[in-house]
Amino acid sequence: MSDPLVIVADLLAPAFAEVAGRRGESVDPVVRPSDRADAQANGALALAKSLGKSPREVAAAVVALLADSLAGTATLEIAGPGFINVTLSDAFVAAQLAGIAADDRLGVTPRPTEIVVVDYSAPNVAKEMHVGHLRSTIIGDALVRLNEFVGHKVIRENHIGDWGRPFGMLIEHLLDIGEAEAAHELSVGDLDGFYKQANDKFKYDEAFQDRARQRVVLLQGGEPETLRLWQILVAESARYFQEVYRRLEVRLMGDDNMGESRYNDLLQPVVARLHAAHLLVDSDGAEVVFPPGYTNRSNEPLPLIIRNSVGGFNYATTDLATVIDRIERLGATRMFYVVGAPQAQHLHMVWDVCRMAGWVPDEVDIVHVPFGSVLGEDRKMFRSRTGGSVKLSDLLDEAVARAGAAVAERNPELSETERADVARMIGIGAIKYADLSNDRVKDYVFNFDRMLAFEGNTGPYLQYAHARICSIFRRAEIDRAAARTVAPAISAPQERSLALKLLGFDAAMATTLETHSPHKLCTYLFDLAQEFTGFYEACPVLKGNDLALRDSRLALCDLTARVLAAGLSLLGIEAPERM
RNA sequence: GCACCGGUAGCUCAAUGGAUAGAGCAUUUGACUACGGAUCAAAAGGUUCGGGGUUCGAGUCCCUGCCGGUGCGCCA
Repeated sequence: MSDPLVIVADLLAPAFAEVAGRRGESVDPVVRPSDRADAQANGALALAKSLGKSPREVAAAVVALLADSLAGTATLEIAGPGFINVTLSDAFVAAQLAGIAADDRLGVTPRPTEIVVVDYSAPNVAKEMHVGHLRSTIIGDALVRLNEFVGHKVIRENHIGDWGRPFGMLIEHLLDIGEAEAAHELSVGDLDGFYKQANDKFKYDEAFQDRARQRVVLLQGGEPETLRLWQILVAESARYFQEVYRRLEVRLMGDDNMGESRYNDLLQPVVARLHAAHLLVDSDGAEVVFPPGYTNRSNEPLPLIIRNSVGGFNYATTDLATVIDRIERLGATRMFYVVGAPQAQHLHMVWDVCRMAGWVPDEVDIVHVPFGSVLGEDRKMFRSRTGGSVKLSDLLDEAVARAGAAVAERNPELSETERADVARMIGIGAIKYADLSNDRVKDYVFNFDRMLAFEGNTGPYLQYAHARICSIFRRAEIDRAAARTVAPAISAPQERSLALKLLGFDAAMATTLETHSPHKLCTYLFDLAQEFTGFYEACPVLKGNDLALRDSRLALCDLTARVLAAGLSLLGIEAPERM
């Protein structure tokens, strides 16, 4: 609870209740950021009408009640139509700052622990990972880190596409080219080639089609040899995905894989439970549920298909099973589906059916976290020159290569290994930050030059701000931990605004979590970095003779670096100490 | 036809119903024997897609129109 706005709201709330004639209750003082003070309370305007007074009268009454008790903490001033401008005292700001500096969590309020499932990434076996997976993977990973940081138990689930009709043709293609060759292609990441060959044969070769169809039947029937071949496809693909995750530095590990096939045993029970709940309806030979509120093109009720007309399960059935599994086995009270926006209707239908069947307790929150598309310079879906999807690993390669060239030019002193390391952090960080810093639901244009720029709201700029602070301590040979023991004082306006910004970390986290929007944290970190450079220009740290002032400013530097590094880490981005 | 998501400075994007809509990039002007100039200070740049409505107050909420994107029965 270090946020200045929250502090001010707490200070003012009792007086507002008193003036409203509702002593003991809570009346929202409507505290907002202000250009003219540390905060402004707008509550008087809202209250005036019901009290039959002018807003300024109400504001005056509030201020009168608080004048004494806030002496030394904050000054209040009535302005405009009835705003109360609040300015915190330097001593108070410094005291709050000392509080978060001594806190490992940097002032972020811990939440009551919940079990949170984050469903993200979800690549398909034997298919390349492309930019669509990039968004799900990066946003999902940030949500994992953010929720863990505030105290939740987070369960990562990677809903890999490892089951269904395509596996007939994939297994037959595997047999055609031989197990060893297939394993090789998949593990080195030539998934597109493998899938395309299989798909081409399926399109043009009728005999192959027949084999593929029979193979699907064998697979679903659990025939051992077919399962063994299927397992090769899954294992080799998973190995490749894991390599991409390692490079991306996301938290997903092999044991987070919860592919579609893992729910096979739950599909029959899902049908039975829907039947018992009297929700299953026959429609054109298929078993379906009609959740209210959805219509098709002809304005007729739209069903969720549980079982198709030949008795096969559908992806909706699997999705129902995952909800049950997450609630009943994992005990989740919160579930985030980091899945593209086009799936919105499908997901909501699935959840509606779960609620109709009574599987979702009231306290369980299921949230779709949709995201916009990655676009090319032509503002159409991002594609390679040949029109195919762009391999994620190729994008990572290019970002790291470009970052390496930039580092070599700007800081030739770094050793080769150090440069490679820094290039990796900058390149990967730039891609992640470019993705996360845009409003999640909006499309964005993928542009290497912009994301790798060292100016503006970019990953490299934030990393630079952090590295610059680290270099202060390195050059002066001062221990960061020692600097941390000093309580920073406020003597210059730039110190003050930096301090207030640092206190805002908690609020930035809160709004980021509430809206599942990492870009809000990005905006905060960028503002913080700008505040810091402003401070650093105006306030000499090492140059002066005043040792107390130096130590105070070093403490500010240290705290800034900690918040920057922590914030970047929550986004899944590393902060190098030199670059 | 229905539904969902977007539309804010030249460009890329912010803005929990609050005062004069903010940043960055690009442009222009300053600050360099530089605690890392990979920087900072400043200027200029706006009919928040149009039209209604609610409200003391609307970029934000409601209705409506336009433009763009996406999705709508047995694929996942």
